Amino acid sequence: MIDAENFLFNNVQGALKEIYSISTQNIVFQKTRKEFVGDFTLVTFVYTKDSNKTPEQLGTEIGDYLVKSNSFIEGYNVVKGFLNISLSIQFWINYFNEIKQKTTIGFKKENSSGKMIMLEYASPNTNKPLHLGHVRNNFLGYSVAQLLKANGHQVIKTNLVNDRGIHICKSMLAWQKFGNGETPKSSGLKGDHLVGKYYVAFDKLYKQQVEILITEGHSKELAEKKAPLLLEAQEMLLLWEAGNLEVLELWKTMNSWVYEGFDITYKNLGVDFDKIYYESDTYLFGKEVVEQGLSKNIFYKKDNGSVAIDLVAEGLDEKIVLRSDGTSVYITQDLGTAIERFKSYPQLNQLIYTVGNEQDYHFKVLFKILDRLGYHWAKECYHLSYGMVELPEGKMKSREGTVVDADELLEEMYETARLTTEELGKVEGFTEFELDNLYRIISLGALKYFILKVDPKKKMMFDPKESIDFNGHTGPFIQYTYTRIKSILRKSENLLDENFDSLSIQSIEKEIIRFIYDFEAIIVEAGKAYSPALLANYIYEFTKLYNRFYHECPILKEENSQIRNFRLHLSKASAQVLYNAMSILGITMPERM
RNA sequence: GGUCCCAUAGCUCAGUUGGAUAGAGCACAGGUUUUCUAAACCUGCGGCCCUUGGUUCGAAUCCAAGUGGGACUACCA
Repeated sequence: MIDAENFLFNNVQGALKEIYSISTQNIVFQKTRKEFVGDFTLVTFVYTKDSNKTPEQLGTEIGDYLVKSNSFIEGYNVVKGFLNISLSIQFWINYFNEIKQKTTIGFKKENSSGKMIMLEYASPNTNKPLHLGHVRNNFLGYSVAQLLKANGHQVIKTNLVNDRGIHICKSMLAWQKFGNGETPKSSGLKGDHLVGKYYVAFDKLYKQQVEILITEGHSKELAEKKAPLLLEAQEMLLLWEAGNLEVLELWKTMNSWVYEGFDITYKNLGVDFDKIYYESDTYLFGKEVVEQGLSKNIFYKKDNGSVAIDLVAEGLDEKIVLRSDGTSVYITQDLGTAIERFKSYPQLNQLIYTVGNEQDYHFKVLFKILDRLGYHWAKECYHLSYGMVELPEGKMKSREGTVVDADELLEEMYETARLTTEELGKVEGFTEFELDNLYRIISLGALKYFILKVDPKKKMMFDPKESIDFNGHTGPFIQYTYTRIKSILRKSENLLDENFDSLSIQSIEKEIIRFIYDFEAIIVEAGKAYSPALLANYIYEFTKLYNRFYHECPILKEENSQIRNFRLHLSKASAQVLYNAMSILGITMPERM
């Protein structure tokens, strides 16, 4: 594979040695900015001290040397401390000849890195339907998994379902009290929504009870703890833990409703998992770990019987790992599950948790404790932390009903895609089935791109009223560009597989080849940063560039057959890049739209 | 109180080991179709990169302090 940076590195290294007797590995190229002529830029300020030359002199002398030393280096120009180097058209054409038929462009070979990574995402509670926050989590998790696969890693996607605990007992209790035996079938409600309805019902009554207690003179804190409904829910949780059959039966039934609902939502979101863990199976994990840590004096017992670890030296606080009654806290089971995972997958190299940044502290503590316990893989645990999705009114709050429901959102997006498509009227001859498929692809593409183009680490704003645009910096824009290429390819005859030597091409065509060349490096970079956003922004720039080409240069209408064939190949390769890149974002491409 | 994150155009966002005159989309004003899909292309408008200091050839980017916003700091999950 042709590697321009490596090629230039060797040449510049030679130049520095020969002209100035400087031996250095510190040679970095950046892409020449588009307002200047050139392909790669070397910053020469770096070498002024060792050479006693001005940046301009350095630029000129190195440039001269390079042009003489290798025919692929065609020219250069110097602007202040910047040496802009142009490679010959032939260099780029050689590259293009090599990759133009590759369908796997940008991707490393499957499992070629030898690295196995477990990536956890989604991990919902089972007491309510998914909302926009989960949507970001799911898109991000799925996309990062794709990204890691593209980098040659083996990825196991997991989902740790929070199927037990006080939250689901709340829904169960409310259903017992007010449900009258309602089921998804009897009500026509999607299972997760039905269960969520009773979670809301619980909260409503609970708040009323708290209010009453407060007017009776109790403090707010006490009232929140002593409301009868909450006490009942806690009792139910104890019954669950004791294995009470009736409670377990209800628990199983209501969870099964939720799973039926979630499965539909996951399918509509286009995400999936290789392995699903249930908290009811794992929540007791970690207790022996605490015993071990206690015997090694990593943990200590407090006067009241609880077990803790002191992390003050690391800038963290004391953390309880076992309650005084001997029961686990959340982090106890997290310790247990992490250890269990590395046990059951001995080849595992890395464990990634896709969880919102409100839990930054939790994961710092978790990884630190694993490290203290002596697990060498603790440093391979990574918290893929992402920012909250905010609405114009502020943060979403489940219990206050200020959430954007995932299913409703998808439906609205679908509707918008349908209306927009009908308005444009380009879908004659589509079957009902094809139309439905198209609306899904476009609406989901719009939503995924909208969310994934933002740096995961940053919080993002989502305004449901200004429903997502299909123009400009959007998923459909990229999909549209793809369909235009496919349309041309359909109309063209079979592509002649020829190599393009010494063909004279336009500068925009060379720019496109250059962008394709960058694709592989972007995947590596985005993978290292766990950031689909880097890729999303690359695709957008690439798409804009291709659209300019499409507008400026005739393809099918080009009369010179060799140029026509070249442009067809260039378009085909561009489509492949768009397709591959979007597939990493989890976005499907339509053939027509 | 302590810890962490964020602040770039009217709005939403890029700007990645410090590099050239800080970029897009939306919105707004205008233009492009007898030519491969106008969900496109082109032009214009729009900036104290929160403030102040520091580091150096060079800072939106690194450091410090301040201001404003957010999160975390449970024997919750």
